[in-house]
Amino acid sequence: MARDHVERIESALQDAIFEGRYADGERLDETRLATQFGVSRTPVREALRRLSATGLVEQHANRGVFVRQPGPVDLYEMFQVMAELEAFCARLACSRIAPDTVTALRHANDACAAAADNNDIDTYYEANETFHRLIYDESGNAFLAARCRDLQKRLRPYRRTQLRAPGRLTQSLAEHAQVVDAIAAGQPDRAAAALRDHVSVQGEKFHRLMSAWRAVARTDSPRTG
Amino acid sequence: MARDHVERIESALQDAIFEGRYADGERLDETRLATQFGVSRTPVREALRRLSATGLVEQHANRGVFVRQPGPVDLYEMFQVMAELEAFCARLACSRIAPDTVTALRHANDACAAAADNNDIDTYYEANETFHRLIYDESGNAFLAARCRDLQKRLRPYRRTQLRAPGRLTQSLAEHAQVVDAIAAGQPDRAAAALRDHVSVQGEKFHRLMSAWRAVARTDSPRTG
DNA sequence: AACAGAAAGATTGCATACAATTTCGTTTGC
DNA sequence: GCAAACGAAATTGTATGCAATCTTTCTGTT
Repeated sequence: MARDHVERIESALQDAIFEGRYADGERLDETRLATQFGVSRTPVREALRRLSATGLVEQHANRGVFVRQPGPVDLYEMFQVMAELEAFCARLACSRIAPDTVTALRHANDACAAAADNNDIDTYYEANETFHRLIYDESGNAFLAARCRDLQKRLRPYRRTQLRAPGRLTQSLAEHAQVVDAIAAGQPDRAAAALRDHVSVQGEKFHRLMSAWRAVARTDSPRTG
Repeated sequence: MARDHVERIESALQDAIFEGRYADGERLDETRLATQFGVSRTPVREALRRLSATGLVEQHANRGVFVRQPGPVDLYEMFQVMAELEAFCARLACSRIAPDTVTALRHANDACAAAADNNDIDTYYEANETFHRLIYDESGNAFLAARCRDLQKRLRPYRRTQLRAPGRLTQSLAEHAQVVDAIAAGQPDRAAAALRDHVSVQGEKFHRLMSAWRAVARTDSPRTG
């Protein structure tokens, strides 16, 4: 029992929600979670308060907390904002361009390429996150970078499924290269546009995919609506 | 005991921090706050957990919570992001343009003008927030609008001092008109640029102002550093 | 038989009590 | 005289108990 109970519970619940182990609208029973984590209700409650502050769960007075899973529209909106924020990062990175930055970006993308060659989705996924975070940090705006990290984390599971689409890895890789080239050339407009498209495409493809899923689900079981 | 204690305490502490009633790095004593609010430590702790989730306070294990007041750099970064998000709102609003929207925007700006004529800063301030929120909502992206509201709330006290600068009200008003005209004309680039500049100017002016303050404070009392 | 009301069960919200950890002061040894 | 270690006071973290509120069910009346 080394680390803080609240922190551990919050992290566990957050992961569980992100991984879809709780359905939308499902109630999180304090007592059940307490016994489940082997602690009392107090740390569970504090963890739930934190989650409700970030919008992952909703808290109705004297009713309990309910998980709030984003629907297709929510995700589309989040990807749209993510695209714009990342584009801004790229733009800012251009005005701070340094040789080290460019080589670091190229190395990060090389790591992506290596994973793509092996068709290793998990490794590509890690390298991809590193690549994007590098751009966040190179924006020079810590607040912006933090917001990007938050959104990146929140969209993580949805982006992950995206990568399994055939040919997506190589296409993603090429888009990365476009971004790096634009930053290296010090062209903020081009860099921003390249990164915006790169992220937007994921959002739109995912949106289509999810709409299709829902259509199928609706056909299978009419009670889904 | 009408409303939720936690909610009330969180709101009160948030306002207190926003209004600068707590210095940066100041420790928030749970026991003291509990007696101060006339409750036990439990709801105070839950409120503090929520605040720590949003980054207003930092929580060190077994050490307590400490308020995190943004410095000049933090504020500059936040205004920069705010400008970009609002610009995106304006851009999106252009693609959803409706007659009702434009008239609503004009009315909101007319309210600003009325307040400016009377040199009534408080009223202008309210009308100004309404105007901006209208654009957030007209983006059609609820997630984006929510993020804008959050930032608007967080930057509220700093923006407020800004409005006292001589001639700022009329200038702000003119900038609003530029934004409305661009949206009415359906020109996303112009609308985005106009709103971005409108917000950026505030950030930069505030940054200069605050740097000056710090310089003065440094001269007055050398221990400030 | 159906609906309204009340009581019982369950669950959240808050208070208090206890345990663990940290911090500060004092003392002791070098 | 200084430093290190021990101890006490203070503070955070967790557990438990109780009150308030909501939900469900049962009963009585229409």
